[in-house]
Amino acid sequence: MVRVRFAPSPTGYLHIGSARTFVFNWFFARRNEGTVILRLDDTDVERNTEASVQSIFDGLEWLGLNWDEFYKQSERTQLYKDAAQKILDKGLAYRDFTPAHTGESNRSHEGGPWLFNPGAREVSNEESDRRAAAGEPFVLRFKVPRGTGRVISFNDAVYGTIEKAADDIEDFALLRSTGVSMYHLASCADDADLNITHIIRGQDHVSNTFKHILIFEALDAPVPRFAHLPLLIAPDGAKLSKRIHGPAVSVTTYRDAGFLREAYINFISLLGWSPKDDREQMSLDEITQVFTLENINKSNATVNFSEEDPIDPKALWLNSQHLRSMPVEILSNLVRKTLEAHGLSAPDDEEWFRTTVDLVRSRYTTLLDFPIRGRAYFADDFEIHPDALARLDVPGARELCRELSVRLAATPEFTDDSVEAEVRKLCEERGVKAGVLINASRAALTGQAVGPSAFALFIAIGRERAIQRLAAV
RNA sequence: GGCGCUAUCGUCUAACGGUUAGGACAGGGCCCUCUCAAGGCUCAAAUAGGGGUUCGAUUCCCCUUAGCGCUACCA
Repeated sequence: MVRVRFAPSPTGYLHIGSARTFVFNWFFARRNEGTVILRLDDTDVERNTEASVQSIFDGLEWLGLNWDEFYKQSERTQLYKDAAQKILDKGLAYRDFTPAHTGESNRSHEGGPWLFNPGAREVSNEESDRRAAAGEPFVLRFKVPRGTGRVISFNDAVYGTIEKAADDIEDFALLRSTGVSMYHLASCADDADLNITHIIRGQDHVSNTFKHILIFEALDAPVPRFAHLPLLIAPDGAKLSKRIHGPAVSVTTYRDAGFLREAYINFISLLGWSPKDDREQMSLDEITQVFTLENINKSNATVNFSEEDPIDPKALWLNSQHLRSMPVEILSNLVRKTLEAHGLSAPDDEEWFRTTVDLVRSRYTTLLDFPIRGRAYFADDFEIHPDALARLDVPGARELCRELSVRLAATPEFTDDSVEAEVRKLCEERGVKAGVLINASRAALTGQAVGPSAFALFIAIGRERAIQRLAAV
């Protein structure tokens, strides 16, 4: 039975790296009919914010991938205290009474890494108990085995065997002097308690894994299988950060840019994973069917974005692919919501709406294109794009439009064939190329210089509106 | 500094030790065409460097270089 967890800490919004970790956990669990657990790792009271919790849920809600169980570490503190006590009782941890942040002077040897505070390991149990009872503050540290030649190793599902000498691991903290659990302890105690079978997380945790194995062993808990994901980095090669890279790393930026959730998930799935064939556009089901940990890459992946454009071009392309291939009923509902969010009322005629959405979608890339570039289909107040204006400014074009308006008004027949016949006939009479009128009428009807085939467009705009708009040039 | 991980076109990536090193995005060109997309065709673009092992290395090993991660009473 597969059980995985996604464990964000609420210290910022949901960013693309976290989202990908969640998505990979989800695909793996769904592929193996397992359980997805969402756990808020909120042990750092100082840095956690309610706004952050909200923004993480906002992001997850948009992704629309469900989870089966939910926990908050702040509500499980007793579990961590018990775990800490157990480790202390087994003699695998010790109280360190050294004041916090006393820096370099505590290095065990010159030039080397900090491993433990001098003398702290040697305090006798009796003295330790006495000082603790007297209320002296301490941090509880794991007593990493030293001088034993022990090498800790694990078989990562992505990276294969990774090893590290126990002698190179510092005596990491389990409990703060406030008694609150540190990340390592809380995370492992939870993973053990929740019977997590696979820990799928960012590669920035590989070095922590050795510590975690030590904790699982101390807790007499089975060590889960690990799969570390290559990191997502910025074009400048740096780790993605809110402070440096701004909103480009936030999931909601893509949502607000009019992305389809399927396209976004598709995009981040392809960052560090591939189906190993040449498929790019894939549905959630297709990815679920072929997703394996073994197909995850080892090297970091760059998310492409710039100051001017916070969206990766490939993500945009994938979005346009999904936009044109998804069922039109589903798309029109999304378009309806988008229109409403832009102050446009959704049309009552559902059939007309779907046909129109279907007509224009192949040249749009995001949902935002519907209320913006496609405004003229859904409202009567729209701007004429400068390029469209140029089409109308072609000598004679406006007069042709007005004449076409008169002729269309003179006959009740209004089909793409009848309109086309009328247009071609008029142009022939005047000895101008049909393109002149076609382009000008597209500009008059939609305010855009570009768009669908002109005659389909007449039908989409409708007889009355077409006559009015042509007359008004 | 120490420890760990990684290295194929600009980017995302494919290639049982044997391929003209493939696909996609972005870029150039052509076709189609009432415009723009889409679609089709096409051009340019990569195995970090050096040693091995092998009949033969993108692929296995070592070194160098570069990048990233960890090295907190953050997660």
